[in-house]
Amino acid sequence: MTVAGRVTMKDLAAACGVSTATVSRALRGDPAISVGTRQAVLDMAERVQYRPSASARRLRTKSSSLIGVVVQSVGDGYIGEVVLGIQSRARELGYQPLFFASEGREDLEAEALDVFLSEQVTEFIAVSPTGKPQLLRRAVEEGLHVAVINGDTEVPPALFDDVTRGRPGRRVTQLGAARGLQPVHYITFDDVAAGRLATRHLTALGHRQLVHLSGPPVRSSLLRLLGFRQALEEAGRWPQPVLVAPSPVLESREAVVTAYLRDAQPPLAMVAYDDLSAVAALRAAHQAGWLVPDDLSVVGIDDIQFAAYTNPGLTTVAQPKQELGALAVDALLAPAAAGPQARVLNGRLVIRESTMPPAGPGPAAAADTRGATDAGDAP
Amino acid sequence: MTVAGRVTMKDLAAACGVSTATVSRALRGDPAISVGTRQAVLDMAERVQYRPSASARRLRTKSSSLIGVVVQSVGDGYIGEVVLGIQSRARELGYQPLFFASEGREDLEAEALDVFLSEQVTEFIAVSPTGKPQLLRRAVEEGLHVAVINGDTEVPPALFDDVTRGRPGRRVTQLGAARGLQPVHYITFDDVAAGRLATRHLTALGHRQLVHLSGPPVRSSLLRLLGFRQALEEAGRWPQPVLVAPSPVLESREAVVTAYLRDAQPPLAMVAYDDLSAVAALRAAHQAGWLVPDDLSVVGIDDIQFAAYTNPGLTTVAQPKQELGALAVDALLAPAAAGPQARVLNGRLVIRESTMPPAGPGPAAAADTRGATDAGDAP
DNA sequence: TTGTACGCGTTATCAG
DNA sequence: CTGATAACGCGTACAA
Repeated sequence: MTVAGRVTMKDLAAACGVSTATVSRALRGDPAISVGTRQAVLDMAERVQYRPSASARRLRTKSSSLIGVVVQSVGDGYIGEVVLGIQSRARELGYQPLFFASEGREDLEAEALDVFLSEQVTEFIAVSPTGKPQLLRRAVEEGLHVAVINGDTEVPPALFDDVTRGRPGRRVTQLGAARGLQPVHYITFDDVAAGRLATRHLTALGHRQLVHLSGPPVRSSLLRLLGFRQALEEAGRWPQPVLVAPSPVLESREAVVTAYLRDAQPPLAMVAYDDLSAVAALRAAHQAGWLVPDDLSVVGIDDIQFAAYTNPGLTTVAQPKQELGALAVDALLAPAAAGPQARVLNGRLVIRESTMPPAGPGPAAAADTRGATDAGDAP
Repeated sequence: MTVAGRVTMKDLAAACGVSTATVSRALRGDPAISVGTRQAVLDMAERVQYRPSASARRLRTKSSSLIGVVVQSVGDGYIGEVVLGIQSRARELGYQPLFFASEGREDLEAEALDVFLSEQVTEFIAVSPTGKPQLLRRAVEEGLHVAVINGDTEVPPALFDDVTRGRPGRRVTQLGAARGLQPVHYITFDDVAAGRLATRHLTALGHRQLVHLSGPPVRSSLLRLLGFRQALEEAGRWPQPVLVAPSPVLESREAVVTAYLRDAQPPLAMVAYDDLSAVAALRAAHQAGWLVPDDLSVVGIDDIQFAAYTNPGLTTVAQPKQELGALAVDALLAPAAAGPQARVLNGRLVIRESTMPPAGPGPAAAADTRGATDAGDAP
């Protein structure tokens, strides 16, 4: 009712003929309020379009119900889905996400933290930060609860050689398990299992000639390669060739596949580091006159939105993107979560049109691999 | 310095041996402060890691420097880019965006508005709201400044017939110009010009057999169709067939193209409603054994991230996505913008691999259409 | 069951 | 140029 400005609690109290304290209590569901009074207050609040002031409440309670979320960039294919998962779960729990796109710039990451601190954010989620432990370190130093979704990190290229040509040492297998900073929650896609799942799909179809198109020298890439190897060892078909592009740009990956196809014979089957790599492979195959899936089966990992639209549609291992986001929120807000969590989520095989048994319709035995399958590791 | 909780202005004042008023002024760059004092305060603020409390400031000043942004969903291809444009420009102007994904649900849209109001948001941007004028209406009723980016709206299918078979009446041409609610800013991609630009590219290449793959019965779809017609009229080649899918799902668009190709003869050229439709066309062509671009040239509109990854790479008219976002922010925050603005932005032709002259390498005359071209309407 | 009064961290007004 | 001081809207001890 104030002349300029919004209707405040005092206005509402006056309109109801009670004190602001009563209004406050009624609104917040305090049991020490008569049913009649509460209903009257609620009705009147509705009538006069009362909106509580978030700033005033935060100033008073010193808790903000805000979740700061830093993403590298939006539209990065799957990040949007993760963000959606965060938003919905946060909403259910009465929290409001505050998003900040860092574009991978460290100065913007620092600024994001400053903003969050000014806003009294207490919960912090970093989606797919590559490397850069400084951000996380500073966040915990400032007393924030932090969760990391699919945090990736650079890894010495030598480890790739260990997996490809030697034996994966403890350094590799440990990468798959424990994570760095102690007081932070890690919500992570199981890259090793995804690599295995993709590969098993191919071997189950009857393929015996396989290739892996590897990614950049980062953790997820190494682990997916490891999964590739493990599945092949199970099938008694290790080693198989591993392609690695000198640069992560699409053209480079395409070129390395093109070069490989020149000297190869169909039928061939490839598991690509991710869906984008798979797309590069699709293009290379097309240029080289190889038919997918007839001559070359391709399976990707991630299930980005566009995987359904490639030509042919891409068989891939889907990340549970929304769930990753939701679980990060849960980890932060769970009541008695008993310390930092490290959740690892399995992927799901999505079969489209880019894979088939080698050399035409295969044996009936392959039929049971059709349809979506969980990435569980049952023996 | 307080035991529990963050360092406050009072702490900082004490540490400097001045009053909080002085600190406040020094921090905000008030000229009525001696240079020495200001520097001392600034240094100390740095030393003790002082962070102003956004809530307290907002409570006091009643202005929030917050921009509420509602998007349908993230990861929708181009929305991420728009959002990025909003974020960067807002940051430059000292504003902080508050994002809310509505998933197209009206209840969530309403909730978004409630949140914004509670947060004392005064600036409001809706990105690609389809229909639903209620949201905008409520927003202006609540006193927000609102800007709409690429607001689309349902349109009677009869208008499509007018353009396709009859003469586009005033109702159609007006759609291209004025917009509904007066007190809101409209930042819009020029769909008509985009349709023209895509079509001209094809006619300039020498194509004489053209088709349009139309979209759902919404404004943008109608206007792109109109652009298609206009360019063809210029070239003296109107009418040409217009394909319309019964449903907006990819399969449906694919089917309608498949059916059309069955009775058609190459060389053919198609402008698709958007990049996703173009992808559907690519798939249909592939299935039908048509070669792109040899038998069929395809151009899309939007330039979603994936347009560069299709097989072959998709020629398309790019929306200036980041600029759309930035201009919406400008419209809201511009000092003396003299009332609501209606900005219309031109697209840019991006030539990739899905278009070529009909029947092999064409005349040299077509060469001057290579490279990116602005969609300006110079005669 | 309800009212009174205080303080959260800032900024703006008014003195000095 | 600087310092007291009040007020922003709300939640909560304390009193009634």
